[in-house]
Amino acid sequence: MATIYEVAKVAGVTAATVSNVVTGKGAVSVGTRRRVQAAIVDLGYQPNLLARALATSQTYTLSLILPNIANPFYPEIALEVEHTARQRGYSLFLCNTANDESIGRAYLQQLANRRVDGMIVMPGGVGIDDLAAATRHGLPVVLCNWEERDELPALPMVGVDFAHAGSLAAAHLLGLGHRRIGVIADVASPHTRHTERVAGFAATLEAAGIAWDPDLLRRGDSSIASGYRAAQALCALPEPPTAIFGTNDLMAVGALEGALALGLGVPAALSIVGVDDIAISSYTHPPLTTIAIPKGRIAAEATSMLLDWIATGTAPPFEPRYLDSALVPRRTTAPIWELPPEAVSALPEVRPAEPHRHLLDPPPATHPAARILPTGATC
Amino acid sequence: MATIYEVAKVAGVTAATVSNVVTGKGAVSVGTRRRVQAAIVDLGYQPNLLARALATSQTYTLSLILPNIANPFYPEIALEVEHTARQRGYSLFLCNTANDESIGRAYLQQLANRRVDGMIVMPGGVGIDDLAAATRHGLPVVLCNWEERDELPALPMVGVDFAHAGSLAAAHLLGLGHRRIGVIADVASPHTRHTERVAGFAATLEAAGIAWDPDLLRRGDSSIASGYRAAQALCALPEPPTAIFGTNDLMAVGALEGALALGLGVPAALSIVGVDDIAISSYTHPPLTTIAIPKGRIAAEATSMLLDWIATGTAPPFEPRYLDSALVPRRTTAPIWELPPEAVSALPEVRPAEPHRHLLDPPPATHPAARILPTGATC
DNA sequence: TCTTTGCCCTTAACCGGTTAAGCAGGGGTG
DNA sequence: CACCCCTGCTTAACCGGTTAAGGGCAAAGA
Repeated sequence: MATIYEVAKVAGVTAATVSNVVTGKGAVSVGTRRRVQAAIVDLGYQPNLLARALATSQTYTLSLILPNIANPFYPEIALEVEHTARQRGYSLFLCNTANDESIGRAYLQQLANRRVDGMIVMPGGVGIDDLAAATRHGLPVVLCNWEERDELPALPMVGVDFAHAGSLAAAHLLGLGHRRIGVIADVASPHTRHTERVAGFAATLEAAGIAWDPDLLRRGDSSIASGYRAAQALCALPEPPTAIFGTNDLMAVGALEGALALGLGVPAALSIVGVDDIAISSYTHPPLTTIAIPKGRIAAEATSMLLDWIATGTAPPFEPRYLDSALVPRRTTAPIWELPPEAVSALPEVRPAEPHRHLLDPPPATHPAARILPTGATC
Repeated sequence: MATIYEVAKVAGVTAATVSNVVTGKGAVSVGTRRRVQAAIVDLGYQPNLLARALATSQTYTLSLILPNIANPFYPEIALEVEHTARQRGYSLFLCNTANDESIGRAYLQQLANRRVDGMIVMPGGVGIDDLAAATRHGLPVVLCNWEERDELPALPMVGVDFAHAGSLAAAHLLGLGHRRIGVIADVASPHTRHTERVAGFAATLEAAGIAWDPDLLRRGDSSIASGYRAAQALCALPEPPTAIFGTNDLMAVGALEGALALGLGVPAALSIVGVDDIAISSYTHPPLTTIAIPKGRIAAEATSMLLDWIATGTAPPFEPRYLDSALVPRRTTAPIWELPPEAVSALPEVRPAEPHRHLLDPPPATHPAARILPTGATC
């Protein structure tokens, strides 16, 4: 590997001049420039980026911290972060915390010591205090998809209004006439709590006059297996729900499998809604109705924001930047009047939920229709 | 950020002594060591890894080059590479080539300039010549899952014997009595050609006395959409196949969707086998029979091999290291005698394929049984 | 002809570590 | 008492770049 000094010697100049040619900064005469460039080509010189980074304290390096790249939600994020970073000349460290805060802490430390120019941090495995410590010296950090904004240090955030996402799920199920709805939520992990999704969901239910039964909330850990178990527990209840809201697609897919394993038809006997719209969800049977999170756009936006921060040196506004989530109606949800009548008869009446009508999936007309049943529909 | 010089001043020694304390190398008296350690704690000193790397020419940095992290085959690989690397103190650059050789070339160059200690390179987006150039100066590189060994530079390789994987698929379908088998293979991309899978598949067929009809080979690009189209084309043939071998799961899933969209029952009217065993495959309907690639073990093995190479300075043997692939029988394959008789009557006889019996999925008894049909079985 | 100006290049310090070599001084040995 | 060795620290060079300041020289102006 040729160094800048060897190039300088061959070109008959000093290293400083070569540096000026390479970086295009100082004034260099055309003749000298040509000789230097010839020497660079001859020797196959490539600047040592470590040395340059040490001198300039710019590494052109970013890091993406996430809990689990094998969780199908994240690869799409990683793809877009890498793509945006690469286009602007940055390389990307992939940091997988495995939901372990000690790993997250070690990474935060290590990345600071490696002098990354900035970080994208997703919840799960990164402690709030560690984040605050890492960020204290002004290192640019953009959060991505964090749900609990209250306790966070003042940092920019790009994501989705998860309360709204939960609300969309509730409105969809309400529109189909469901009133007794189970929820499988990841409220176990300390920093991936799906609290807003549940809150938005419950608020929409309550706005429709449905007193939400906390007994219908089951805890999951974002995995298929936990959704499977939770769904079977819900279905074994004396008064089982007619629909289940899983706060992510993996748990919703697990719920689907769990219900099918019990011999329950989906959506004939049970409707299921997830959140995320990961790839698997299109290929389950039936395909999963879900609230789509614009993963790629979130990632691109967060990365651009981070790179702009680095380039300009001025932090972006700290108000969260929300991109839209949207209902993707597929085939795991169906109107309640297609349920067997005996499953429906005991349900309370739904009050028309005016404030939430705009959330409804087309056609909105299904919502009023929900009050007309039961007409003794078949499955 | 405190430097080693500030620590030295506080402790009343020189930077060299601090370095000795931190790295644990030179001889330092207990008293001095204690004072230095106290100063380190006081100042919150952390070594600048760029400076250390520049001085030692060891970056403790690896890179993983792959075509597309959003393809569900890769995240599991990335997870394990990251995990193995992290456990041994290495950070990981994620490099996504998007199957674009110019991007691959730029990454190879950039990573060399960043002085990564080693690379794991997966096929797709990395040109053979570029790889040879990057590797000429002795940079440790371990290949992962490359299929065309012939043209490769002399480098260690960890993966699967894809010819054997193709053979497993063929043996499974033969054992179920299939004789007219379509193949959807990615032979389009310059460096992800699934040539060995097809070769192993065809060889096993021919060993069973089945002259393989090249008209039954359709080209895909490893995507679901291409599998969908190819399957529909195959099923529209005057003499459609009774089974399809997709050389990866995404195309097999696409084939499944394509067949179902045509109203063909799977496996009632068409059996389908894939390769990879990605997560989606368990959740299709019916779940996909496939040849499982031990992705995690391959990744861990490749990374360990790379790290050992780096640590010892001696390259591992260049013979490919193969881990076992295995048939995962699920529900997209069924015996041919369950097909409608008219679909079966025109098929040629299968010669018992002794040399391949060991490849068969249990029970091996199904293979001889294939000659007993047709018995007029129902679907 | 002398001074000024401006261009182009060099000098030298710096980024923050590592490391081989050198040296001071105490203790042991002959 | 002289010599040697060993321990423990310092010195100084080095890794490979960047960059502010300085200086030589030719052209322009007085």
